[in-house]
Amino acid sequence: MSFTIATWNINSVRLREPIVTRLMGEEAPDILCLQECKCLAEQIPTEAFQALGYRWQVARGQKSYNGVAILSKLPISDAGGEDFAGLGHARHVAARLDNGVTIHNFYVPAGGDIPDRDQNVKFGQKLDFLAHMRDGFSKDKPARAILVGDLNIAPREDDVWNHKALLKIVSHTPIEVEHLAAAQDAGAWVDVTRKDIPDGLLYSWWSYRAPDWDAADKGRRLDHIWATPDIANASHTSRILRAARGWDQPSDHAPVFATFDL
DNA sequence: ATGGTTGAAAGTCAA
Repeated sequence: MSFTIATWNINSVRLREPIVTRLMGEEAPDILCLQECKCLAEQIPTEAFQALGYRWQVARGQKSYNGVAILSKLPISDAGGEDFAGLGHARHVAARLDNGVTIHNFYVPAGGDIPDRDQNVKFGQKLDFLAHMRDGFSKDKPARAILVGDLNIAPREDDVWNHKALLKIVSHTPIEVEHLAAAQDAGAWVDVTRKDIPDGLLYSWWSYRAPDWDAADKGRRLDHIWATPDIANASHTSRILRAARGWDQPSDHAPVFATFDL
């Protein structure tokens, strides 16, 4: 069995329905994981997605903020959603495929502007969320699992347009990178995107605030696909669909893809 | 050091 999975921070699934269906039509990933749906789960335009073959949906939502959904052409069952730092936010949901593979879809808190938990509660919540992920993976070692999502951290020097300039910018500070690495190590997660594309600059997000995002190209790789070691070597053909950042009324994130032969 | 844009939702908060 072979399937392609994609992850995309959609920044309002209702406003972005036209480009979600465009992605479904043009790229047709078997499984599409969305973050920042920004609505209740029952407000997701499920019928439009079902009409394109995405018959299964597992989601967690809340009014106005956050919200995660797994849309699938393959049968999936709800495998729960956890409130990792006790924030009461819809930032995680899991689903299980018939072959026993578990898919985790995460939206890690962005963390505000000041990278100091004493001055900025949201930064502390981001670190706490990552610490809870680490503790969860330590306690329950994941197996036959894929983790995707907007992790809101660009861990490598070549995951940002200017490493030195971003060392004090939330998303690329050393303490965030350390916390992300601890969560990754606790589950022995393999960074599938970087396994397939080991070298070179790689971005999945470009700010709305840059006047010409494409020419300026001040991007960051905030969106990730990980897999446990028992299935990581079944993955291939990772890519980031940069073109989607230029579609009409775009999200500020581009979708990230990987294919698994299992 | 600052401001720049977008979305939800109706004044701001979050990103």
